[in-house]
Amino acid sequence: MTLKPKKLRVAHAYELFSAELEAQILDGTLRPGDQLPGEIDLAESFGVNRSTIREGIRLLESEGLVRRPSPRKLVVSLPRAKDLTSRHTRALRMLDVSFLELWHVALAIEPLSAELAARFAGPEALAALDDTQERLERATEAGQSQVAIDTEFHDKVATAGNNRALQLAREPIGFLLYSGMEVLAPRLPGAADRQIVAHRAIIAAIRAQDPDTARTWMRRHIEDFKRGFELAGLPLDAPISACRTTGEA
Amino acid sequence: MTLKPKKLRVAHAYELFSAELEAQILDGTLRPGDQLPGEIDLAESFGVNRSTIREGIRLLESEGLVRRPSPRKLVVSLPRAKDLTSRHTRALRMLDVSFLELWHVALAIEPLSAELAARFAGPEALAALDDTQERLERATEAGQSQVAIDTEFHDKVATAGNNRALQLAREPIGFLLYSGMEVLAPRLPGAADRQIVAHRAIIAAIRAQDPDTARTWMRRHIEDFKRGFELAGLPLDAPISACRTTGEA
DNA sequence: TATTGTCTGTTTGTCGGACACTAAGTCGAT
DNA sequence: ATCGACTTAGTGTCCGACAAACAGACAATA
Repeated sequence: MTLKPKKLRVAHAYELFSAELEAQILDGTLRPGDQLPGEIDLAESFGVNRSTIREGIRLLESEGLVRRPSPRKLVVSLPRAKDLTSRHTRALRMLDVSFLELWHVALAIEPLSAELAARFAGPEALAALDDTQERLERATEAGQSQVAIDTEFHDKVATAGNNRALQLAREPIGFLLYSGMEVLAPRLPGAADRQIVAHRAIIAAIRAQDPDTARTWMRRHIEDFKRGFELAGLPLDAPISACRTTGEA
Repeated sequence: MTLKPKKLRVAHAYELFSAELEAQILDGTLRPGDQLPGEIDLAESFGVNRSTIREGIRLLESEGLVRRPSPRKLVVSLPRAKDLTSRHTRALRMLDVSFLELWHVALAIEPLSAELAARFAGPEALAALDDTQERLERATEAGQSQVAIDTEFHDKVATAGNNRALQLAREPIGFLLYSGMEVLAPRLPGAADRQIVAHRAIIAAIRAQDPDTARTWMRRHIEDFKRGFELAGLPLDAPISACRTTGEA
């Protein structure tokens, strides 16, 4: 008979502790907002040393399942979008994902984002978009970098659509893809203006609650981005991180 | 003047350590595969206690930046897709994301996945798809649950497209969405057969390197899924996790 | 009375040291 | 050279300790 190699991991105490706590959070025994006992109490009730508890807490903390609002309080919490997406972004960068890979996904997802925004955006979301747009135009006039504001615009559009699955999925892709503006803008003078026109049209369509127009403009906007990259002679297949010389905050 | 509230976090030693190591990994000073010194050496070279180093290692480990291939070795590594997506999945579930939210994203992304598969799939990917399909049909005949295999099929299609950004973005959505089959199948007897037909057509289009057909079939397949949900009288707006009564492995 | 300063017990972050267990390398025997 | 027992080193866990910071109570001041 063939013996299938089963890699068995020894369960360490700190992993058991964090797994147990995670299970209790997932099945609802512990709810977001609940406060956990102090480390000494935890150590006692789980029958392990405080150091062990601490290592377990580090895991849960890193997964966003618990958080310290103040140094003395340890509460159960929902993972924050930013924690998830920043990890995701880092992974994509480390994997040397290419412009084209990101662009393909963006072309599929950003038009949906605009469409949903046109269907579901409330007044606050619209105001946020206006604000972003105004800052984008001012920054462009002043010759400042638009990358951060551009990224923010697309994030805000996604937020306006009220679809959290979409927001989580697109954030890292948008962040990395639009960071390509950093290298594109100096090489293609017209790009910034085209960007402003597109954003204006998208906001107008969202305000008019016109999903089709919003979707179409967003699609063109994304297609245009690739065209700009090609015109500027930038490589579509190269890792996106290779295009960037400056780090972000 | 208004005083903008700036929340200042005290930097803890274990965070500083993990941040420092992370920075060295990101800027290439440490490369995936590199082996790190032992905890005692690390503690010495960073001028902190071993316990502090351990807590920092827990963070990095949890983020997938370092790994222990054997209990004695600590190596720098690329974050694994599974770590990222499982977190993502858990977050979506905890957020009580609705069927409709997931479905919207799937409708945008799965056709792209099929299209890319038709353009870039190699022979191994096709073989993997065939294998999955065979197991799906056998499981259906035997009356077993198709959920896991259905999810696997869509994953394999995405894998075949060779786009890692796409794979990372869609995995959690697919996992949660297709888990809806669990409740759908018993209520809609024809669903399983329609699924098999669609999967067959998608595989055929991928094999024929016909992106348009692949995309169209996938689109229909996803649209069909929602129709099934409606026919079965299942709520589209309810949290997806509420539909599931059984836990998965 | 409301604000500010002081005090006190508690908890975290960090430290140093300790030990069992085991993976890895060393060395000798066949 | 291959196999085995032996030695070594490193992780996982525990213990005990302490400074710093916090939360809350309390007193002082306007």
